[in-house]
Amino acid sequence: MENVLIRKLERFAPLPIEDKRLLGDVLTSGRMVAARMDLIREGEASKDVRLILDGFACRYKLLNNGKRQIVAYLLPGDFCDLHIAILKAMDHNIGTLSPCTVVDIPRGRILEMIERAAIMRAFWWVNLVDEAILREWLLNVGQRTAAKRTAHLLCELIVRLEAVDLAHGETFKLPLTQAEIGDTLGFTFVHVNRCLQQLRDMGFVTRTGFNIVASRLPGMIKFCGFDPNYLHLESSSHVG
Amino acid sequence: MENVLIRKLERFAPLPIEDKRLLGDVLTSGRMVAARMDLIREGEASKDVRLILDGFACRYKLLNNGKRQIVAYLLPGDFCDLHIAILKAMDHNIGTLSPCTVVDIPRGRILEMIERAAIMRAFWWVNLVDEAILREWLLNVGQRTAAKRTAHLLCELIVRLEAVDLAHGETFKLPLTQAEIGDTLGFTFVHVNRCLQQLRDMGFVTRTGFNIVASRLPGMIKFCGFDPNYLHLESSSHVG
DNA sequence: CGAGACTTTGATCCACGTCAAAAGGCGTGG
DNA sequence: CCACGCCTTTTGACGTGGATCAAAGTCTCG
Repeated sequence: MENVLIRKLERFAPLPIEDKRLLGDVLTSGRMVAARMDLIREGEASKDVRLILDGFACRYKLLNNGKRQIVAYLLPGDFCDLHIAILKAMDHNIGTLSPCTVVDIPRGRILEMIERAAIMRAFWWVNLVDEAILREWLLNVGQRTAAKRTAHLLCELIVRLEAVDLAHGETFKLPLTQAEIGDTLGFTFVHVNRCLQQLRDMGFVTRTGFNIVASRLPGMIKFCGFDPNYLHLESSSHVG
Repeated sequence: MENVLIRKLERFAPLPIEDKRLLGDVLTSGRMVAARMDLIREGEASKDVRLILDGFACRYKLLNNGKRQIVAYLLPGDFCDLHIAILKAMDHNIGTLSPCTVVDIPRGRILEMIERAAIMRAFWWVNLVDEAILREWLLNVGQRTAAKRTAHLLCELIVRLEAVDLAHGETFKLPLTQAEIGDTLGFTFVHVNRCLQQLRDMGFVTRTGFNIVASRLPGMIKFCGFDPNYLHLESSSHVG
């Protein structure tokens, strides 16, 4: 009955046992999706709500000149499109970055779940955290210089990956190409490359393939002014 | 009993009469706040939830070097910090741009209100729309060129101001300095000035003081690729 | 071993920032 | 009603961070 979703929601507040049963039933085994596939496209109004069980996905928006902005990363336990319980059409796309395992939850089950007050509040909390991350990203892209911007993203990912047991100490897997990091930060991949070099020269990170080692994490945190408060992960950061 | 909040929430779905009564009671006359004052600061955990009755406010975040990013505009009917019903501490600041009328709603009243399913869903919807706007802003700042970025912001503001009866046709008041527009778009005020000139030269907007006239709005919309879908204002864009 | 995708490096360009100063508003007080 | 001071806008000259273009190097996987 314990699963990645329940574990996530209970970071906000403990759930009644019947609610946990409901949430437990909903996560079937899921289906495999290859890397770099779209799960949902802008304008669609899917009947199901998708949830990432395993792997790395993202929300992104496109300009008609082909430029792309990644506006969120989705990690295991994250909903792709809970919105459609409320909003009719997607205003952005969702695509996998690494191979993913995805569950499709019928809209009916979602509507059942949000009948229960505790689940509704937990879903709302999920939403508020997503929004807080977006605000920080906007600050990052709008105001921080290149190297700090890159460092800040890495700091956030380390913390979020740790929260889902995908980072151990200073080592973790980040299945992103430099082009994808660029689409996140508003840079070209060439410039991402130079920023990562700079961070390496400062002794903060080394990257071999998709493996990242962030030695001197405290140094990098200080360098870019990272403050994890906006992730609202501490159980102290919510009220019953 | 009709007020700016009810009108806003009913853009999502009609509310039961008792819910409207509840929402009607909550908006007292409000207090005046001068322009450029902070309503709440990052880290605070206020007991009240604030709502803008009249005027123009914003959410913003600061870097320790003093750089500022405005991450949202708050118009009449918008909550400043509904979050604190769920999250303990503010992760950003809220400040007025023009003189504002603000109501303080005790947290208890908010908790009462979210007991009611229809109100809870409406609040959630408000939240989802805020998030959708943030995504579009991130795309704007991350990927659009200067003139288009500026034009896109103006298009959004026209639509949003129209929705609260603060724009009439192509004319409206925008109580923002060019420095504030710069803090929104990630530019210096000097560059905002040049962008506005460019838009004027293209015949899209003229600005005298805080008054803006957007003649040839369709042209500007086409120029910057503005698509209002992300604002989820159409009643067609939600499901019951 | 070869092909395609990703990374790295270098040279050059340009959008936007920085700095500085002039020119308008606009409210206040004389 | 004018004069002063402050804030905002406008303009110009110049500097620079990051984009662009191009080519070489590396990795991966069939």
